[in-house]
Amino acid sequence: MTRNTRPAPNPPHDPAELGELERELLSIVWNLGTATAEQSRELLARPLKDSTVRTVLRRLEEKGYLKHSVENRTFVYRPAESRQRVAARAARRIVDWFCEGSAEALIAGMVDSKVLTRGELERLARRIAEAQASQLNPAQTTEAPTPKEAKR
Amino acid sequence: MTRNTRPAPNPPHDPAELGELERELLSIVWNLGTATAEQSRELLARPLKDSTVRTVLRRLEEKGYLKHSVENRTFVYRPAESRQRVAARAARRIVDWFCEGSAEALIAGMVDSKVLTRGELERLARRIAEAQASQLNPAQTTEAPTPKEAKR
DNA sequence: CTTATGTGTTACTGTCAGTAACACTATGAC
DNA sequence: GTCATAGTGTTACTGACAGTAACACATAAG
Repeated sequence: MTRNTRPAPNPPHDPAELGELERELLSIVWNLGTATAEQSRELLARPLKDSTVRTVLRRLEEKGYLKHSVENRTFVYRPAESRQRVAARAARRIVDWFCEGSAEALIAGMVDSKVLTRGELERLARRIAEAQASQLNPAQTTEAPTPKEAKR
Repeated sequence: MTRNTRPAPNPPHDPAELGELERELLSIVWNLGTATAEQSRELLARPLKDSTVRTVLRRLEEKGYLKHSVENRTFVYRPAESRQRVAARAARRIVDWFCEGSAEALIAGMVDSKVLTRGELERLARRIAEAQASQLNPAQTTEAPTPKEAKR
């Protein structure tokens, strides 16, 4: 199989520093699971030149979010990291920046600010506790049931 | 009392877009509770000109993170928003960007990525549930017991 | 051979944080 | 009254980086 992926880079990039278009494209690839520049371009709200899209996809790869392989001389991009991992990395930064390292403080703040309801939090805690109990082996506790679907 | 605060601005600023120095200074003001430009400057790791510090503090005020009053012709800055609220806003962005709006997904991802342990999550859920039970009136559920202290 | 289709390379532009200089003002010391 | 000090207001340069794209090059297909 064509594993031509450009060398994945440096230290993990901070997701908070992604631009809007970068996020949009990343999201598209996450949704599709696999995408060419052209496919991605078609799913964008704004009409952009294909060279634009390709540039951004390349940058996303340089930053470590995507990898690509070549399928009949066409770049096929796919996520290098799951949404959740990226989200967790971003959350980690927030915790470091604004919560003095305490993830609990962040979540408490989310509850206070109604970003998260108590109910959701409890439900989540229960769900995770159960998952922990039923299988102490790493059969991933989560992952949304949404397998694939183009957003918008 | 001198309430000369410059008009608080526009739509809430995205904390993810704060620069490093901005974050450092904001953190200093949070830690001190109240701070002049000079005080802040002294607490910075790097030696910076006071005009630099003042510029950044002013920008932080423009962005809505700080407000100031004038005390004997000196600007005294103080937080316009608590750490937790800002953190929660930042988390909200992450949820919107990477978790399709589901805060639960974010937290689940944090647990999977070890940003947060199951134990912490449970402890937190219990603590919040208790707080909810004991007082349904808004006597703020959280807030770290750290009252005040200069960091580093 | 020519045409699509897709890649590689290069670059302009605007925005913004980091950084600071400089001019101005009022207050306290003499 | 003048002068120095401490603080503010204003303005600006710089580098980094995202958004955006043009253009040149290669190759499979007809």
